Amino acid sequence: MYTSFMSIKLLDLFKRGLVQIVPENVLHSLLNSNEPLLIKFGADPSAPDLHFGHCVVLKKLRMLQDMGHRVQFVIGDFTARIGDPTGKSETRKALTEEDVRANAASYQEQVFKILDPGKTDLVYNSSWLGVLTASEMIGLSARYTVARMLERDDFSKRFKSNQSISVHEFLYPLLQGYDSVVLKSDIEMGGTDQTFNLLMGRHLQREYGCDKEQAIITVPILEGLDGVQKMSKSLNNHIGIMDSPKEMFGKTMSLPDDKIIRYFSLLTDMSDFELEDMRTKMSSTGVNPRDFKIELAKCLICMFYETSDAEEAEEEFKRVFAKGLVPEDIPEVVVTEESVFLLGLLIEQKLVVSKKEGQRLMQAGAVSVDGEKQLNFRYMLAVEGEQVVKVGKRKFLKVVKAI
RNA sequence: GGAGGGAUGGCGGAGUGGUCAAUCGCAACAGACUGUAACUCUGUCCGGGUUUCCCGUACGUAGGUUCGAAUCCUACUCCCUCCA
Repeated sequence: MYTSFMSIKLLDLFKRGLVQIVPENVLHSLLNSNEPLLIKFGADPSAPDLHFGHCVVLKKLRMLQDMGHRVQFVIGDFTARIGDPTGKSETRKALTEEDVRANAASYQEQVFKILDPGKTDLVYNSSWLGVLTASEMIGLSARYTVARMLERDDFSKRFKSNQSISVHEFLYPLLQGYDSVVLKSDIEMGGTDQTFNLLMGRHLQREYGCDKEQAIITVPILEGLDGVQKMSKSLNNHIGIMDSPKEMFGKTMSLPDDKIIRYFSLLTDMSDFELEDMRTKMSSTGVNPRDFKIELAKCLICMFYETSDAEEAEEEFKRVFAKGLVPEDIPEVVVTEESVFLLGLLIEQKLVVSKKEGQRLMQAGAVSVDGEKQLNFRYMLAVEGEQVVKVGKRKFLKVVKAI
């Protein structure tokens, strides 16, 4: 493989933000390997919606592909039956084969928005783990000790705090590591929460006498929109990659200011120089961080949509929130009656969950018709022409009188 | 195998016979402010209703005692600790 100026630049970008590289010199071989390296990346098909938190590592993988390497994308359909105990104390519910297949299909669709399909080998770990015999499994478990297993951060925490750890949970890292033995991976990438599992792959490759041990590269875990906890769907602080441009824009705008640079740094190709410039401007001069956030929002949208979509989202955002106008396309309901019980309509149209909730919102002044707050929850709406009902900050409904 | 402790609303965690739809903190939602930010302040945070009040359901599950149970009893399920 030849080394060009471009690929050196790419390598610089790739290195940005990486947390740990074992061994250090693997970066050198990325540019100087004679044949493509095999980069393993595993995904648990239990949560089929990818978000920008996943993009951090996916972007890095894409860069490696652009340098000429291959990605082994492992769908952990077998290991999903155990559920990675990482950071969790509850057992996950078992997935049916059907779930796994459906999730995996949707995974592929999403993942290939970033990865190059031509340089990706998609594999299912059930194809080799599913046929392991009991004695092979015992052989595998004999390669590691309980004491060392308990070194794993979350195991040790749970152990110390008297939370239960099932024996089968020990199998998760072992099996994930065994994947690397089967796949003969050169490098495995993952978030920092995967460090233990990644090192396990390295350890097992040595144990099984492979002629090489995989390098491991970890990327940071991206904080979610609250700016503190990791981005995750269950914490509802995520921006999904399947979200519409408008949603992406709005969600990005709610990001705390001090995470702007971090997002740029981990999710975009903006140069270090530009990042530094931005940092300076935000801290010293009177540049409003909001403007950088707008730019960030557009960058993120452009990863998955056209520039024009990003611009539209910006327009819409300014329209609705900066100027307090009504969004362009909002749900519409046609009413034939002269007057209608507003709260009932809101429930029917699913803008509120229950009457109680609706009452509370109305009493709190969160519901307005054509800009006029309606505090009485028994309010009967006199239907005429087109009226816009607003619930909270972002729920709208257009009520249209049938002619 | 033996002994003991525990299970409460999205989470943490009070409450140990009536005044408990259940203190408080976090999260969430709404209002004011604003840059849909942060901070701050205020309010809300099971459902239904004839809505300053009434009703239903809810404190692991199923029964029981009682005028009355989250609180007492029995069985069951799950979790934890100690001993072996």
